[in-house]
Amino acid sequence: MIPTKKQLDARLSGNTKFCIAAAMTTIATWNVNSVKARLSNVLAWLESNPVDILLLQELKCETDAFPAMEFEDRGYNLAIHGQKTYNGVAICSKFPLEDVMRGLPEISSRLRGEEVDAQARYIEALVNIPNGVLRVASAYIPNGQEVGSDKFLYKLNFLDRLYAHWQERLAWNEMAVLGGDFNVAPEAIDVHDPKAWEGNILFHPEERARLRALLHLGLYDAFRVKHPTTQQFSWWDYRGGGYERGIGARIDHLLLSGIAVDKLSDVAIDESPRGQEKPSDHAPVVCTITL
DNA sequence: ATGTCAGCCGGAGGCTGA
Repeated sequence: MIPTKKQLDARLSGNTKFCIAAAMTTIATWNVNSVKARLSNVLAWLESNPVDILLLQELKCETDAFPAMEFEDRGYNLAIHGQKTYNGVAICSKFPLEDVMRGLPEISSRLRGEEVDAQARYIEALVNIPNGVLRVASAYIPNGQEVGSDKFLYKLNFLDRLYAHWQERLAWNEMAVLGGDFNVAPEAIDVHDPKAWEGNILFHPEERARLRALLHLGLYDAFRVKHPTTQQFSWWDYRGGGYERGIGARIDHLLLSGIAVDKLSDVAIDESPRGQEKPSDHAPVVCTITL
């Protein structure tokens, strides 16, 4: 049984107390839909939620245009993979980052480790957290636009590449978190109206099969592990007043390796930023790992 | 299916992607 912080504080003092407190690592994922348009929202959220690691998606800016100073001033080290106008992913970490990898390998060129994809949708790094090492990735899976379109095939191919890559990564038996906007709701409970959504993008059988395949490799959907029967969404369409009408889906996920999920103490989707002025259409998902 | 939003080009509003 993991002792509560109060119990630890009662037992410990001085520097030891600090070390134990620091062994909690909080990780969040958030599709911000333009880091520049959302800067004040994100900084305000970090003010009250000073997470250790923040995985961002949909930066919508080039790497050099990322507002790095605002994050560095708040103690974050940055690994950014941006591009003009579209996509873009980043890892913000209060702990040092190493071995940054930008982009997923193409399946056809895996042996050479070549990166051909022009879309900035994946970044991975090793984080030196207190008392250990954690691999994290920020992924922005393609939306797919319409079933049967080229973009839908690209989405399925991207999920296949993610599978192939994590099949290799999980063989390393690391503590790892693959977070991001997957643009896939895993189960019927994860959409507001499964009958209406069945067969559409975000809830198509082929996408869901690929997400399940990822889980079958040995990744665990942190939210569902801690909240087996809760319906809560992480995204609501701007169109049609989706948030006000409760029409949404849970498509943003923190997938944890077995070693990480064994240390998982808490997971929550924070809806509050979605109800504020000029929000992202996504809400952040946050988890806490205790070492 | 769509009651919205962001960025681009270019200098207004239509287009793309979500």
